[in-house]
Amino acid sequence: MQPFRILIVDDHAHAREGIREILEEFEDFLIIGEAKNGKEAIQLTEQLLPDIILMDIQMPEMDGLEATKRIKLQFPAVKIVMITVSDDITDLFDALKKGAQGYLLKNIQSDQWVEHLRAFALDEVPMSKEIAFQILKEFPQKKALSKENIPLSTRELELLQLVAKGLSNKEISKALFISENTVKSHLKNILSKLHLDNRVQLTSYAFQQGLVD
Amino acid sequence: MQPFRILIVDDHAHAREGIREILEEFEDFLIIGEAKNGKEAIQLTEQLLPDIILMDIQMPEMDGLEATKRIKLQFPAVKIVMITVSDDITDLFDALKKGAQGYLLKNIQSDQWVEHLRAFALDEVPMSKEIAFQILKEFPQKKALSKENIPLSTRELELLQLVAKGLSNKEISKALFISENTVKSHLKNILSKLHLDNRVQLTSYAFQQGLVD
DNA sequence: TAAATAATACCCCGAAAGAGTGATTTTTTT
DNA sequence: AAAAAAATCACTCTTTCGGGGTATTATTTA
Repeated sequence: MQPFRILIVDDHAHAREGIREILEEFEDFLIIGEAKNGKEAIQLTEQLLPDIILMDIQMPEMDGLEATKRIKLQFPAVKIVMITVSDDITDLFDALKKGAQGYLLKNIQSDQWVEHLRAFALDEVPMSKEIAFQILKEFPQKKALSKENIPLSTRELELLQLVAKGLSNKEISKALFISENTVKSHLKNILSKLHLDNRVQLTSYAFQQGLVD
Repeated sequence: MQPFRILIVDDHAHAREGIREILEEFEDFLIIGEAKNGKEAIQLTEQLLPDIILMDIQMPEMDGLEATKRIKLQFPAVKIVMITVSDDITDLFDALKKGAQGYLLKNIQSDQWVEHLRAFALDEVPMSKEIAFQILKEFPQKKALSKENIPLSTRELELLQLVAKGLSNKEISKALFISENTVKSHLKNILSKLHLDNRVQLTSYAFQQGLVD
């Protein structure tokens, strides 16, 4: 049996990696490409003609909804599953209106996530609003996409404060009396845990989550 | 006549530069050093024994109030003038309590700024709460320290949005269909206008000012 | 019309950031 | 006591940032 050919579309490299890690454990899923915005998604879809596109909604340049609309116009056979951490269900209806077949939340546990995706791929389950609602109901808390929801340690939160103030790694190292290498280590762990790519995204995240000021 | 020997203490390089630019035009002021936090301020005070310290209040590592307290304990003769963009006068009282002789706002025009500083240096004016209030009254709007208050252009605001999302210069250039050099040019102008040092500080600024999300 | 501002672009350069790997020590949990 | 997690540090390598310039072309304002 042929594996399902998957295209991952997400602006966060770590998020893409998280999805890849999970799906690569299963033989019936094959990741054939990654895109980090709507434009790239359209390009790669033309080139690779995937069976399924896992598409993030929030993206720079061209968001997932717009990309979904355009892709479905050109390639109606491609199945598109929106992925998002949002628990705002208005996004869901927008996505379905634009032609997305499915809707998966990043916050559900990875094994269930894959199960749903497979069922969807096999057309066993017409991924409906009802199912999406059910998922929402079962997993109200936000959980990270990967293995488990790894919270930041106190030390990491301490570091985060200084990063968001715009201090350099060297300045942070002096402020906390540790080496610059250690600062870099911590920062790498933080970015990895939160599936972010750089300190600016971390700063935005911190403000949006109310972790600073 | 000997010039007044000045130590500038501010965590923003651009702010320090702004002060330096203004004061260097006058022969009776000599900038003998710059510090970017309270700790450095104490160190440099011990080494250089300035006549006057221009001290920012908000700083990482050790803020201006704490530094003022410690410096006045060790060197009561040093005159300390707090500088701030804050129009919150509670800071003012705190500063005076901690031993600061004066209080200047970054937002007043540079010529008046220098006049006040010189008068203060010559002990002609015992910089009092009343005078500070008067300054506050005359200049209620926030204005930048340098020549004038330069607002961001629409294009610059557009760029700011993408910076705060954590996009790299290259990614921004692709998103806006301009060269990476142009992105860098814009960013340099933005940081210079706002007296900030890097894109993380710009991101924090944007959130605090409600320019994003 | 002349002057100022905005938007575009290029160069050089050193510093900083971030990815990859690996490792040790302390603390906490099981 | 053993295992897991947290905190520390090092070393290399490549890319990105940010400061220093300078310059051209529109557009807007005086």
